[in-house]
Amino acid sequence: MATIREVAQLAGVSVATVSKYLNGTKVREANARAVEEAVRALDFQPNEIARGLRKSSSMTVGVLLPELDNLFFTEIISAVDAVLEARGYSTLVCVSRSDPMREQRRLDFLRRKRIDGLIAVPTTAASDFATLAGDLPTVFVDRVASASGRCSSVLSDNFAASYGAAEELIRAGHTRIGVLLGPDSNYTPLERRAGFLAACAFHGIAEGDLCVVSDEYSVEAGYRMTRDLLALPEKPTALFATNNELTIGAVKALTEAGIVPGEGISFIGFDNRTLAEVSHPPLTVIVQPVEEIGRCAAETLLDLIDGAPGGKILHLPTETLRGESVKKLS
Amino acid sequence: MATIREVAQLAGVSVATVSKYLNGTKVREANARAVEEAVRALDFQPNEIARGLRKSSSMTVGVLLPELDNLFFTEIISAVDAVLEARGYSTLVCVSRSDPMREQRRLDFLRRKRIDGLIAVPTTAASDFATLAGDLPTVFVDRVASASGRCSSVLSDNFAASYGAAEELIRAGHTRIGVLLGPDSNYTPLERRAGFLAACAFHGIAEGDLCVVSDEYSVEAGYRMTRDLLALPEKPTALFATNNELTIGAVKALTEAGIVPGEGISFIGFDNRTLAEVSHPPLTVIVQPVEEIGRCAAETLLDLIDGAPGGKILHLPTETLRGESVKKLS
DNA sequence: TCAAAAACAGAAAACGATTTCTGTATTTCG
DNA sequence: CGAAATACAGAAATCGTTTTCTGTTTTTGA
Repeated sequence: MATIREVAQLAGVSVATVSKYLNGTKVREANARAVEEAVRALDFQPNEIARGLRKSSSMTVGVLLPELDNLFFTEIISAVDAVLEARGYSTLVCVSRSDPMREQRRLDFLRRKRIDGLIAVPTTAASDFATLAGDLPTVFVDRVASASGRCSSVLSDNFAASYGAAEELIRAGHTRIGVLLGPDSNYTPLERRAGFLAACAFHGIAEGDLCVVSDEYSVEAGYRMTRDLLALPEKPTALFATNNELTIGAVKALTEAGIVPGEGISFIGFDNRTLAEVSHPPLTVIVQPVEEIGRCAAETLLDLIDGAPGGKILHLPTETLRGESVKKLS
Repeated sequence: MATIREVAQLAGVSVATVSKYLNGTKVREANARAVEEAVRALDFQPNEIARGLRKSSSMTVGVLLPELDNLFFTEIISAVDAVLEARGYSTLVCVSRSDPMREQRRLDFLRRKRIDGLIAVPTTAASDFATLAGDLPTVFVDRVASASGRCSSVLSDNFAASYGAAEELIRAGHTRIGVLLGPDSNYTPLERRAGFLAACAFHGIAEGDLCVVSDEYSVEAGYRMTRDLLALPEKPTALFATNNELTIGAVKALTEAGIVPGEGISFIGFDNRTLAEVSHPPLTVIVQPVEEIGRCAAETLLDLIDGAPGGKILHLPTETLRGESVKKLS
């Protein structure tokens, strides 16, 4: 592959001149032409590695997340990448598999690659992670960092989302409601629980009426919890699944039990647009603004890189797709 | 951030010694200890950019694909990344959005980044793409490259998959079968059509009995085609949707029409494990070995990078998840 | 014990760009 | 027209590593 030296030689000028022309500094018209031609003739592509070394900026941002086989994350990456790419950055994706040790190793890897910034969905508690990341501009997605050095957070307004879901069900007359939550060790399940309970409290629903259960975020857990709730002596009349996997698991358990969401029981799901639309009747689901989250995270990171102060926490509103799975209790 | 020079200074040795120790060349015990300590004290992380420049190898492979918000692709990336990471490579992901111009630009970008190899799901015809990629070791996924320079291909055995689906339906007594295909401009739909027709021909089913339709790979197209088929004067007794999106669309159209796959009509879908399991009765679907495809693509690429000859085409077998959506025609 | 062999340390030259700084050509303007 | 100002070219330093090559130290073996 051609180097700038060869281009200079062919064009009959110095490497400095080639570099300047290519980077927009004015050079003599004749030289410009000669360089242009040499570049074309040799199909010269500047070596970004050498460039990065000299400018001590890699024009690369790292994206560190638990897994790639999850649309929630990949749709976010997609939006992140679109924004960054437009600004000339590339995206280095790393997977932690929800393993703190691995996460640490991948983070070190990214630092060796001299990334200019980081977008992370940390497995480690976000504040600890912030210490690990050091002075690297960092945006947390779906997590909140208490530390405020050079980092900000972008996530859905989980509290409001759950609050809304609760009101939706309460308005339809439900009081005995089952809520499927993710692991207490994560940030979002706590918010989602809090929002739901707040709405119930506001509408004077006794906590004893609710069946709030939590487990890991997985289809199996959703399935299990739903079956357990259905086996209760006093079955809930409505169900709220607070995440994509839990929603799938719940729907599976319901269909298996011959209960149609929206007929035998009222149901509100989370995130899975497709399942909501395919179901019959269509499900009511709360969807997170994934694209917006990604875009916002990328823009916040660019600002951080440009020296803006950190500490921001952006809560983006969720959307409620109303299907017909919430029925009035008569 | 600390440099090797500072480490050398602190350890009281030369940079060469530090470099050697860090790269596994034997150094005097005392020096090893001193370097070790200095590295820890300074939290030294070797600058991979400088390293890459000197070794003229970026230890990076590019992954170029149409989109990121599609589990088929991202699950492949996930497997690719797992293999590459274990060998010290990083993965640079680029999105073409199925736009040839954009694809070209992203490819140039990757070359400037001096990637050591490329895994691509090209939008451009694979053979043209091979010319673009030049002598870059390349593995095509889900496409076949006719050119055989430094490139190979990895994909599902689409022909066999369709052949199997056809037999499944024929064995159940179906002859009037609707087949939903993707765009004729892609490679895989052609294979899937061919496999299906071959099985039908073998079992003496007249082509006139079949309703083979094709459109883009999208939920809407699947929905539309299914509705059209259902409106036919002589409705098909079985349906085969040959891709994830088409499967979703078809199921949506069917449920909306009040037809239960496996009762009112027989149905075989593609790829969407989740939908298959959640449905009631569960759907029969053909699933591609995504993880295997990814792993295989990565390993093939590593071989190519190590100098192995290209030109290989790997067809990996699909799996049939038998649900209860195929009923015997009495 | 001493020469030959082996082991290792370190100075310096890469890698391929950018950028500074100096010096020459060109332009400006009184 | 000539001096001052400006524009531009190019040599060389630089970024942070690895690697070669030379030279010194240590070990080996008779």
